[in-house]
Amino acid sequence: MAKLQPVRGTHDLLPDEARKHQHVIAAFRDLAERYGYGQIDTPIFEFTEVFDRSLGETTDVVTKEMYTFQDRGGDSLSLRPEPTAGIARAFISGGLAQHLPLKFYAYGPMFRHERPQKGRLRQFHQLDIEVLGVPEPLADIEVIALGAHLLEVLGVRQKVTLELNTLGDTESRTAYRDVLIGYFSGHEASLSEDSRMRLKRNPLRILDSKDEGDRRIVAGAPQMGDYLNQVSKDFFQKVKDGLDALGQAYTVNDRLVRGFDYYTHTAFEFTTTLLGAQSAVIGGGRYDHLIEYMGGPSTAGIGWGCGIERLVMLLDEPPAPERPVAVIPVGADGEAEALVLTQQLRRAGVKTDLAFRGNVGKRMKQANKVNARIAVLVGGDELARGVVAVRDLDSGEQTEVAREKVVAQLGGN
RNA sequence: GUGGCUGUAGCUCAGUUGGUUAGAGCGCGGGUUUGUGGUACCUGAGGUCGUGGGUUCGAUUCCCAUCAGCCACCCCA
Repeated sequence: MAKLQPVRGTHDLLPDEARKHQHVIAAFRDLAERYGYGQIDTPIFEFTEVFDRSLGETTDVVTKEMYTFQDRGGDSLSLRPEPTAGIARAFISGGLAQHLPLKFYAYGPMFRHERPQKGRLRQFHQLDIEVLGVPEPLADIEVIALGAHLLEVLGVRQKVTLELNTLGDTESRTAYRDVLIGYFSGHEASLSEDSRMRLKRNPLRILDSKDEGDRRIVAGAPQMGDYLNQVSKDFFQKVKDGLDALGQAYTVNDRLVRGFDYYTHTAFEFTTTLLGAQSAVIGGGRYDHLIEYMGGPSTAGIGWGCGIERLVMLLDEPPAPERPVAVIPVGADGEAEALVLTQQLRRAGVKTDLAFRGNVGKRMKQANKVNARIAVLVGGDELARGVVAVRDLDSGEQTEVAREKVVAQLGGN
């Protein structure tokens, strides 16, 4: 530690930035509660196995992006790279299956050892929504609607588009996957190095390759739509119908895929073109086999995650903080009385600032700096007469108010 | 993890074709006004020119490494 600098890819949230984060979180909490979701808060670290099993041992996130360490007892633990695995684990270990259906919301820091870029940090924050035990498409629709609603409330809805796809059920998906492997294997020599790797690990991912050569091959690839069975088609149709009924616009993007086998049916992302390569603001999907895959009872699930930092970057200025009243002592006797008045105002619910030092001029400047709306000058001959000076800092208008009436008068504002 | 661009005061940036004391604006401190702010004027503080090493009589300037940010890939939130 040659220099006192933050660890790469981490960031201090100073008050201005923290305020934006809290603005997002407050909106999220409010909406989630309104939709009937309850907060769940799981630990930021788990046994490494929890993530290995849920995300798959061959995925990038698990193989090279996790912060994994041995604790003093010799257990392998990992900082959570995403929220769903921990919630699924809590569901299983807490025996929550008897309370289905469950609707959860969560938020907090996540950790991935990636190369940082704008909108991509090593410690970042996510909002998360999960619905467990609801195999019906109505849950998909609700969860997407909640995401759209959040974006709308935050005033960024127009900066983002909804992309939608289906991966089908296990049968459809397996069939398609086999066909795809067959097709791409026939073109293996022409595929990019990355995609040859994907062919082994995650063939669906080749579909959204950005490599030009890959794209030519992908253009001739079999379509997911042709391999969906009736159940899968019906499910997707119901999701689309529901979104249509809500007037929720979307684009079907058949390149939008998910990596793991437990994913089924709906996959969606709210994307933007304003954040460079980091286009996904909200990403989610249905994971009907995750809980089972992790060793729990077969339980349907759907949810999404949303990057707070990315959302904040799309945000216009959030509402300014409330402007305080500045109490300004005049003289030594004024200071004692100013302290008392300050606390009285605070107890009455008035945001109040009392500068710690300086003469009247200094503290008036300080009042300006904290953007006070009113200055109350306490002390001197006014105090002897039982009054204080109340000055409107915008208009410069100053009046005298009886000391015992100040709190009532300012409390009304 | 791969390739590339960048790194000078708290912030935004100028500058040094290698050579004595590195500049501006904003911000910050003090003052004009020891009982009245926001404007104006005066004034002050603040930089081992990201860090380490090399070349050189001499490096902030050239070279290498390293750290960090950014861009693309990758991955995704």
